Amino acid sequence: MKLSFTDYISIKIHKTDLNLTSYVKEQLKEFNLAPEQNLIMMLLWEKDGLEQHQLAIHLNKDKTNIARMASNLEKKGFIKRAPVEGDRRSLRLFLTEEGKELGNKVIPVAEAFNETVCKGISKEELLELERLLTKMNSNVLCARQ
Amino acid sequence: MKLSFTDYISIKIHKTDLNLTSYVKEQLKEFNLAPEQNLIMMLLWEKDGLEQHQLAIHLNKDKTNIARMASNLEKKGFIKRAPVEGDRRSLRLFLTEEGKELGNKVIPVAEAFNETVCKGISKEELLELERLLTKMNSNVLCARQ
DNA sequence: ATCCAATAGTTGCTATAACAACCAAACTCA
DNA sequence: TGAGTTTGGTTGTTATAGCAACTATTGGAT
Repeated sequence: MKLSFTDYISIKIHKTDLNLTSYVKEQLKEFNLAPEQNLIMMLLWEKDGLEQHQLAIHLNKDKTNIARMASNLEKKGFIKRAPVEGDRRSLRLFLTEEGKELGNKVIPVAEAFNETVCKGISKEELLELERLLTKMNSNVLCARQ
Repeated sequence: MKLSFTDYISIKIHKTDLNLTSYVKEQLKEFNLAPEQNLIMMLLWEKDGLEQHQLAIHLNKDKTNIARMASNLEKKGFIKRAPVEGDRRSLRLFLTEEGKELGNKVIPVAEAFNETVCKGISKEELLELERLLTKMNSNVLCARQ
């Protein structure tokens, strides 16, 4: 077959992801929020009081990452962790007042970012892009059983 | 606007990238090669003797990462670093015999991986995907000036 | 009731990723 | 030619990312 470096679609996806993430990082810097920490906050702004393992599922991430990011967010004062009544293993994440206020400032920035990324791309094209990404994900999932 | 978490295209791209990278990592484990180390090797298998700063440009990565990954690849015995004649600042990366042999084993795995990812996706769809990713990249580039 | 498995979280380790600060070499230009 | 800038690389720090191994708790099965 002899593919060249530039032929691998996964490499293009990877580069795009790095590029977008780097821009997000820049945009969020003034809020003392890292990109992945922001993903946790986005979920909490939608639904407060999620448990760590629920976040791990939503974000497709290892529970160790969630634990450490949650710990960092707690240190920054944006969330509080509280044990779940009825299951002493679980921890629930709650927004602090500061965390709630942060949402009012960050969400508009996130939406503006999404606008920027999608500039000049139609709704149909966006759906097609999502469809292809989903297809690739399921292809890999399949191959791994 | 009120976007939901699942509406952000950047998050979908990010998740896809993580998923693909995680599969690559699994596939490369037996060769003692991490995914990003493999990208450097792929470039060297195409063109031996590249300099570190050239790799940084090809991979859109900070030079610090390249330096550390190159150092790791050297420790593993896959490459040797040699100063460039005529410019004592630069380092050139050369494949060792072991590194060259590794290519014969890894390249087929990489191509099979690409096949898996693109299964059921037509050439036209792939081109469209690339076009949209490129568009998003230039959108962000534009916004950052 | 008790053993066993599954679940939730943490700690330790390795590998990206980028920024800041730094050194040395090379270049520029007045 | 000599000062200031640019370039190539390294080290230190912070933030992901996932695996292995561990503790504690819960649930299940006999």
